[in-house]
Amino acid sequence: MSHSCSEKANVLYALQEVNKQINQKFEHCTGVSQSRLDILHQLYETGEMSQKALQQQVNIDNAAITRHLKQLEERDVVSRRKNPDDNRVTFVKLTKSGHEKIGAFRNEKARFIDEAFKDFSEEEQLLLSKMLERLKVNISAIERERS
Amino acid sequence: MSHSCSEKANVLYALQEVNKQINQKFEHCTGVSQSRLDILHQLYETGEMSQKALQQQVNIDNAAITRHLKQLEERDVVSRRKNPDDNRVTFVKLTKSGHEKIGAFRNEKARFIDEAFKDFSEEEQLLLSKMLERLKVNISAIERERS
DNA sequence: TTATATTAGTTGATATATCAAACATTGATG
DNA sequence: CATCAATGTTTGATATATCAACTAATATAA
Repeated sequence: MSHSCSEKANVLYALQEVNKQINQKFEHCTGVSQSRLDILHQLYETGEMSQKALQQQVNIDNAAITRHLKQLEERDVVSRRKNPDDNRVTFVKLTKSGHEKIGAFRNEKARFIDEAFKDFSEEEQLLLSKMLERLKVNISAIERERS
Repeated sequence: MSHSCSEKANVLYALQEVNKQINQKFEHCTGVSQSRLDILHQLYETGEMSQKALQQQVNIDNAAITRHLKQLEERDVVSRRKNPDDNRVTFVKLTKSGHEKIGAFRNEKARFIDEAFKDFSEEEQLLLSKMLERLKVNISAIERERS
Protein backbone atom coordinates (compact mmCIF):
# COMPACT_ATOMS: atom_id res chain seq x y z
CA MET A 1 0.00 0.00 0.00
CA SER A 2 2.20 2.75 1.23
CA HIS A 3 5.70 3.32 -0.01
CA SER A 4 6.95 5.41 2.86
CA CYS A 5 6.63 2.69 5.48
CA SER A 6 9.20 0.38 6.88
CA GLU A 7 10.35 -2.60 4.91
CA LYS A 8 8.68 -4.92 7.35
CA ALA A 9 5.34 -3.23 7.01
CA ASN A 10 5.52 -3.67 3.28
CA VAL A 11 6.26 -7.35 3.63
CA LEU A 12 3.28 -7.76 5.88
CA TYR A 13 1.18 -5.85 3.47
CA ALA A 14 2.36 -8.00 0.59
CA LEU A 15 1.40 -11.05 2.56
CA GLN A 16 -2.09 -9.78 3.07
CA GLU A 17 -2.39 -8.81 -0.53
CA VAL A 18 -1.33 -12.23 -1.78
CA ASN A 19 -3.77 -13.83 0.56
CA LYS A 20 -6.63 -11.69 -0.58
CA GLN A 21 -5.71 -12.40 -4.15
CA ILE A 22 -5.73 -16.12 -3.53
CA ASN A 23 -9.11 -16.04 -1.90
CA GLN A 24 -10.68 -13.84 -4.49
CA LYS A 25 -9.33 -15.61 -7.48
CA PHE A 26 -9.81 -19.12 -6.32
CA GLU A 27 -13.31 -18.39 -5.16
CA HIS A 28 -14.01 -16.75 -8.46
CA CYS A 29 -12.78 -19.80 -10.34
CA THR A 30 -14.68 -22.41 -8.34
CA GLY A 31 -17.62 -20.53 -6.91
CA VAL A 32 -16.83 -21.92 -3.48
CA SER A 33 -15.53 -19.77 -0.65
CA GLN A 34 -12.21 -20.61 0.94
CA SER A 35 -13.64 -21.44 4.31
CA ARG A 36 -16.28 -23.67 2.83
CA LEU A 37 -13.65 -25.37 0.76
CA ASP A 38 -11.54 -25.82 3.88
CA ILE A 39 -14.44 -27.52 5.57
CA LEU A 40 -15.06 -29.83 2.68
CA HIS A 41 -11.39 -30.50 2.24
CA GLN A 42 -11.05 -31.45 5.87
CA LEU A 43 -14.02 -33.79 5.69
CA TYR A 44 -12.56 -35.31 2.56
CA GLU A 45 -9.28 -36.00 4.33
CA THR A 46 -10.61 -37.11 7.65
CA GLY A 47 -13.92 -38.74 6.89
CA GLU A 48 -16.47 -38.56 9.65
CA MET A 49 -15.62 -36.23 12.52
CA SER A 50 -17.31 -34.10 15.13
CA GLN A 51 -18.26 -30.53 14.38
CA LYS A 52 -16.03 -29.43 17.20
CA ALA A 53 -12.99 -31.15 15.74
CA LEU A 54 -13.83 -29.76 12.34
CA GLN A 55 -14.15 -26.28 13.74
CA GLN A 56 -10.77 -26.50 15.39
CA GLN A 57 -9.07 -27.79 12.28
CA VAL A 58 -10.56 -25.19 10.01
CA ASN A 59 -10.30 -22.45 12.60
CA ILE A 60 -13.50 -20.62 12.06
CA ASP A 61 -16.19 -19.77 14.53
CA ASN A 62 -18.63 -22.35 15.91
CA ALA A 63 -21.54 -20.41 14.57
CA ALA A 64 -20.02 -20.25 11.12
CA ILE A 65 -19.49 -24.00 11.09
CA THR A 66 -23.06 -24.65 12.12
CA ARG A 67 -24.36 -22.46 9.33
CA HIS A 68 -22.10 -23.87 6.67
CA LEU A 69 -23.04 -27.41 7.58
CA LYS A 70 -26.71 -26.57 7.66
CA GLN A 71 -26.51 -25.37 4.09
CA LEU A 72 -24.31 -28.21 2.98
CA GLU A 73 -26.72 -30.68 4.50
CA GLU A 74 -29.64 -29.11 2.68
CA ARG A 75 -27.74 -29.53 -0.56
CA ASP A 76 -26.96 -33.11 0.28
CA VAL A 77 -23.21 -32.56 0.37
CA VAL A 78 -22.76 -33.62 3.97
CA SER A 79 -24.76 -35.71 6.41
CA ARG A 80 -24.89 -35.38 10.17
CA ARG A 81 -25.78 -37.69 13.03
CA LYS A 82 -25.53 -37.53 16.78
CA ASN A 83 -22.77 -39.41 18.50
CA PRO A 84 -24.72 -42.22 20.18
CA ASP A 85 -22.22 -42.24 23.04
CA ASP A 86 -22.51 -38.52 23.70
CA ASN A 87 -25.57 -36.72 22.49
CA ARG A 88 -23.90 -33.36 22.69
CA VAL A 89 -21.65 -34.03 19.75
CA THR A 90 -22.74 -34.40 16.16
CA PHE A 91 -20.68 -36.24 13.62
CA VAL A 92 -20.38 -34.91 10.10
CA LYS A 93 -19.22 -36.54 6.91
CA LEU A 94 -19.44 -36.04 3.18
CA THR A 95 -22.27 -37.82 1.43
CA LYS A 96 -21.41 -39.97 -1.52
CA SER A 97 -22.44 -37.28 -3.96
CA GLY A 98 -20.65 -34.67 -1.86
CA HIS A 99 -17.49 -36.70 -2.00
CA GLU A 100 -17.61 -36.81 -5.77
CA LYS A 101 -18.22 -33.11 -6.12
CA ILE A 102 -15.38 -32.26 -3.78
CA GLY A 103 -12.99 -34.35 -5.77
CA ALA A 104 -13.37 -31.94 -8.66
CA PHE A 105 -12.69 -28.92 -6.48
CA ARG A 106 -9.65 -30.56 -5.04
CA ASN A 107 -8.24 -31.14 -8.47
CA GLU A 108 -8.88 -27.57 -9.39
CA LYS A 109 -7.20 -26.37 -6.26
CA ALA A 110 -4.23 -28.61 -6.89
CA ARG A 111 -3.80 -27.06 -10.32
CA PHE A 112 -4.16 -23.62 -8.83
CA ILE A 113 -1.48 -24.35 -6.28
CA ASP A 114 0.86 -25.80 -8.85
CA GLU A 115 0.55 -22.67 -10.90
CA ALA A 116 1.07 -20.41 -7.92
CA PHE A 117 4.32 -22.16 -7.03
CA LYS A 118 5.41 -23.09 -10.50
CA ASP A 119 8.79 -21.37 -10.29
CA PHE A 120 9.52 -22.31 -6.68
CA SER A 121 12.14 -24.93 -5.98
CA GLU A 122 11.73 -27.40 -3.15
CA GLU A 123 14.20 -25.39 -1.09
CA GLU A 124 12.32 -22.20 -1.66
CA GLN A 125 9.07 -23.75 -0.62
CA LEU A 126 10.67 -25.00 2.52
CA LEU A 127 12.21 -21.63 3.20
CA LEU A 128 8.91 -19.86 2.77
CA SER A 129 7.23 -22.39 4.94
CA LYS A 130 9.74 -21.89 7.72
CA MET A 131 9.50 -18.15 7.58
CA LEU A 132 5.75 -18.27 7.81
CA GLU A 133 6.03 -20.56 10.76
CA ARG A 134 8.34 -18.11 12.48
CA LEU A 135 5.95 -15.27 11.81
CA LYS A 136 3.17 -17.32 13.27
CA VAL A 137 5.11 -18.01 16.42
CA ASN A 138 6.10 -14.38 16.84
CA ILE A 139 2.56 -13.17 16.37
CA SER A 140 1.20 -15.69 18.82
CA ALA A 141 3.63 -14.36 21.37
CA ILE A 142 2.36 -10.84 20.86
CA GLU A 143 -1.15 -11.84 21.67
CA ARG A 144 -0.13 -13.57 24.84
CA GLU A 145 1.62 -10.51 26.15
CA ARG A 146 -1.39 -8.31 25.75
CA SER A 147 -4.29 -10.58 26.62
CA MET B 1 -4.89 -27.99 7.94
CA SER B 2 -4.38 -31.30 6.28
CA HIS B 3 -1.21 -33.29 6.58
CA SER B 4 -1.62 -35.51 3.59
CA CYS B 5 -1.50 -32.75 1.02
CA SER B 6 1.32 -31.59 -1.11
CA GLU B 7 4.03 -29.43 0.34
CA LYS B 8 2.86 -26.49 -1.70
CA ALA B 9 -0.66 -26.74 -0.41
CA ASN B 10 0.63 -26.64 3.10
CA VAL B 11 2.65 -23.54 2.40
CA LEU B 12 -0.38 -21.84 0.97
CA TYR B 13 -2.37 -22.91 3.95
CA ALA B 14 0.27 -21.55 6.31
CA LEU B 15 0.11 -18.27 4.49
CA GLN B 16 -3.59 -18.03 4.99
CA GLU B 17 -3.29 -19.00 8.58
CA VAL B 18 -0.69 -16.36 9.32
CA ASN B 19 -2.81 -13.80 7.62
CA LYS B 20 -5.88 -14.70 9.58
CA GLN B 21 -3.86 -14.59 12.74
CA ILE B 22 -2.57 -11.13 11.93
CA ASN B 23 -6.00 -9.78 11.24
CA GLN B 24 -7.58 -11.32 14.28
CA LYS B 25 -4.90 -10.37 16.72
CA PHE B 26 -4.24 -6.92 15.51
CA GLU B 27 -7.92 -6.16 15.36
CA HIS B 28 -8.32 -7.57 18.82
CA CYS B 29 -5.54 -5.36 20.14
CA THR B 30 -6.69 -2.11 18.55
CA GLY B 31 -10.40 -2.57 18.05
CA VAL B 32 -10.03 -1.44 14.44
CA SER B 33 -10.44 -3.77 11.51
CA GLN B 34 -7.60 -4.22 9.06
CA SER B 35 -9.40 -2.72 6.15
CA ARG B 36 -10.49 0.29 8.13
CA LEU B 37 -6.96 0.71 9.34
CA ASP B 38 -5.73 0.46 5.77
CA ILE B 39 -8.07 3.24 4.78
CA LEU B 40 -6.96 5.47 7.62
CA HIS B 41 -3.33 4.62 7.05
CA GLN B 42 -3.62 5.57 3.41
CA LEU B 43 -5.28 8.87 4.23
CA TYR B 44 -2.58 9.53 6.78
CA GLU B 45 0.12 8.97 4.18
CA THR B 46 -1.50 10.70 1.27
CA GLY B 47 -3.58 13.47 2.77
CA GLU B 48 -6.63 14.42 0.79
CA MET B 49 -7.52 12.10 -2.06
CA SER B 50 -10.52 10.92 -4.02
CA GLN B 51 -12.55 7.95 -2.87
CA LYS B 52 -11.73 6.23 -6.10
CA ALA B 53 -7.99 6.56 -5.57
CA LEU B 54 -8.40 5.43 -2.00
CA GLN B 55 -10.39 2.42 -3.07
CA GLN B 56 -7.75 1.40 -5.57
CA GLN B 57 -4.94 1.75 -3.07
CA VAL B 58 -6.68 -0.17 -0.34
CA ASN B 59 -8.18 -2.67 -2.76
CA ILE B 60 -11.58 -3.13 -1.30
CA ASP B 61 -14.93 -2.73 -2.96
CA ASN B 62 -16.42 0.65 -3.83
CA ALA B 63 -19.42 -0.03 -1.70
CA ALA B 64 -17.28 -0.95 1.26
CA ILE B 65 -15.33 2.28 0.97
CA THR B 66 -18.49 4.32 0.84
CA ARG B 67 -19.79 2.67 3.97
CA HIS B 68 -16.56 2.93 5.90
CA LEU B 69 -16.25 6.59 5.08
CA LYS B 70 -19.83 7.26 6.00
CA GLN B 71 -19.20 5.88 9.46
CA LEU B 72 -15.86 7.58 9.82
CA GLU B 73 -17.42 10.87 8.84
CA GLU B 74 -20.15 10.45 11.44
CA ARG B 75 -17.47 9.94 14.04
CA ASP B 76 -15.59 12.97 12.84
CA VAL B 77 -12.53 11.01 11.81
CA VAL B 78 -12.64 12.00 8.16
CA SER B 79 -14.23 14.81 6.23
CA ARG B 80 -15.46 14.76 2.66
CA ARG B 81 -16.11 17.36 0.02
CA LYS B 82 -16.92 17.31 -3.66
CA ASN B 83 -14.23 18.07 -6.13
CA PRO B 84 -15.32 21.50 -7.39
CA ASP B 85 -13.84 20.72 -10.81
CA ASP B 86 -15.72 17.44 -11.16
CA ASN B 87 -18.77 16.87 -9.10
CA ARG B 88 -18.62 13.15 -9.56
CA VAL B 89 -15.62 12.73 -7.35
CA THR B 90 -15.49 13.32 -3.63
CA PHE B 91 -12.30 14.11 -1.81
CA VAL B 92 -11.62 12.59 1.58
CA LYS B 93 -9.14 13.48 4.26
CA LEU B 94 -8.56 12.91 7.93
CA THR B 95 -9.93 15.54 10.26
CA LYS B 96 -7.55 17.04 12.77
CA SER B 97 -8.87 14.83 15.54
CA GLY B 98 -8.85 11.85 13.19
CA HIS B 99 -5.24 12.47 12.38
CA GLU B 100 -4.31 12.41 16.04
CA LYS B 101 -6.19 9.23 16.75
CA ILE B 102 -4.64 7.44 13.80
CA GLY B 103 -1.17 8.33 14.96
CA ALA B 104 -1.69 6.12 18.00
CA PHE B 105 -2.86 3.19 15.89
CA ARG B 106 0.08 3.57 13.61
CA ASN B 107 2.47 3.36 16.51
CA GLU B 108 0.73 0.29 17.77
CA LYS B 109 0.91 -1.29 14.38
CA ALA B 110 4.58 -0.46 14.08
CA ARG B 111 5.26 -2.24 17.37
CA PHE B 112 3.18 -5.17 16.21
CA ILE B 113 5.17 -5.42 13.02
CA ASP B 114 8.48 -5.18 14.81
CA GLU B 115 7.49 -8.03 17.04
CA ALA B 116 6.29 -10.14 14.16
CA PHE B 117 9.61 -9.78 12.35
CA LYS B 118 11.84 -9.56 15.36
CA ASP B 119 14.08 -12.48 14.39
CA PHE B 120 14.16 -11.69 10.66
CA SER B 121 17.32 -10.29 9.17
CA GLU B 122 17.23 -7.73 6.41
CA GLU B 123 18.06 -10.42 3.90
CA GLU B 124 15.29 -12.64 5.11
CA GLN B 125 12.77 -9.86 4.86
CA LEU B 126 13.86 -9.19 1.34
CA LEU B 127 13.71 -12.85 0.49
CA LEU B 128 10.21 -13.19 1.84
CA SER B 129 9.16 -10.08 0.05
CA LYS B 130 10.45 -11.38 -3.26
CA MET B 131 8.79 -14.73 -2.85
CA LEU B 132 5.48 -13.11 -2.09
CA GLU B 133 5.87 -10.96 -5.14
CA ARG B 134 6.47 -14.02 -7.28
CA LEU B 135 3.43 -15.71 -5.85
CA LYS B 136 1.41 -12.66 -6.64
CA VAL B 137 2.58 -12.62 -10.22
CA ASN B 138 1.90 -16.30 -10.68
CA ILE B 139 -1.57 -16.04 -9.26
CA SER B 140 -2.43 -13.06 -11.37
CA ALA B 141 -1.45 -15.10 -14.40
CA ILE B 142 -3.83 -17.84 -13.40
CA GLU B 143 -6.75 -15.50 -13.36
CA ARG B 144 -5.93 -14.13 -16.75
CA GLU B 145 -5.96 -17.56 -18.28
CA ARG B 146 -9.41 -18.36 -17.04
CA SER B 147 -11.28 -15.11 -17.28
C1' DT C 1 -28.58 -37.70 44.07
C1' DT C 2 -29.16 -33.15 43.43
C1' DA C 3 -26.75 -28.84 42.35
C1' DT C 4 -23.12 -26.94 39.59
C1' DA C 5 -19.84 -26.65 35.93
C1' DT C 6 -18.41 -27.87 31.45
C1' DT C 7 -19.00 -28.96 26.72
C1' DA C 8 -21.19 -28.99 21.97
C1' DG C 9 -24.08 -26.92 19.25
C1' DT C 10 -27.53 -23.38 17.89
C1' DT C 11 -29.53 -18.83 17.32
C1' DG C 12 -29.79 -13.66 17.21
C1' DA C 13 -27.55 -9.34 16.66
C1' DT C 14 -24.11 -7.03 14.39
C1' DA C 15 -20.31 -6.03 11.12
C1' DT C 16 -18.45 -5.95 6.81
C1' DA C 17 -17.34 -7.67 1.98
C1' DT C 18 -19.24 -8.53 -2.47
C1' DC C 19 -22.04 -7.92 -6.72
C1' DA C 20 -25.42 -5.66 -9.36
C1' DA C 21 -28.34 -1.96 -10.19
C1' DA C 22 -29.22 2.81 -9.85
C1' DC C 23 -27.85 7.65 -10.03
C1' DA C 24 -25.56 11.85 -11.11
C1' DT C 25 -22.08 14.04 -13.57
C1' DT C 26 -19.12 14.58 -17.27
C1' DG C 27 -17.19 13.63 -21.91
C1' DA C 28 -17.62 12.49 -26.65
C1' DT C 29 -20.02 12.08 -31.08
C1' DG C 30 -23.26 12.73 -34.64
C1' DC D 1 -27.33 20.66 -29.00
C1' DA D 2 -28.96 15.87 -28.05
C1' DT D 3 -27.77 11.44 -27.23
C1' DC D 4 -24.95 8.01 -25.56
C1' DA D 5 -20.92 6.22 -23.12
C1' DA D 6 -17.94 6.41 -19.26
C1' DT D 7 -16.92 7.56 -14.50
C1' DG D 8 -17.54 7.95 -9.41
C1' DT D 9 -20.49 7.12 -5.86
C1' DT D 10 -24.38 5.16 -3.52
C1' DT D 11 -27.83 1.74 -2.30
C1' DG D 12 -30.00 -2.91 -1.95
C1' DA D 13 -29.54 -7.78 -1.74
C1' DT D 14 -26.84 -11.36 -0.25
C1' DA D 15 -23.08 -13.94 2.08
C1' DT D 16 -20.47 -14.94 5.84
C1' DA D 17 -17.62 -14.10 10.16
C1' DT D 18 -17.91 -12.80 14.93
C1' DC D 19 -19.61 -12.39 19.68
C1' DA D 20 -22.80 -13.26 23.21
C1' DA D 21 -26.67 -15.54 24.95
C1' DC D 22 -29.03 -19.74 25.03
C1' DT D 23 -30.20 -24.90 25.07
C1' DA D 24 -29.19 -29.59 25.82
C1' DA D 25 -26.34 -33.15 27.45
C1' DT D 26 -22.84 -34.76 30.34
C1' DA D 27 -19.47 -34.73 34.10
C1' DT D 28 -18.23 -33.40 38.79
C1' DA D 29 -18.70 -32.85 43.50
C1' DA D 30 -21.06 -31.75 47.81
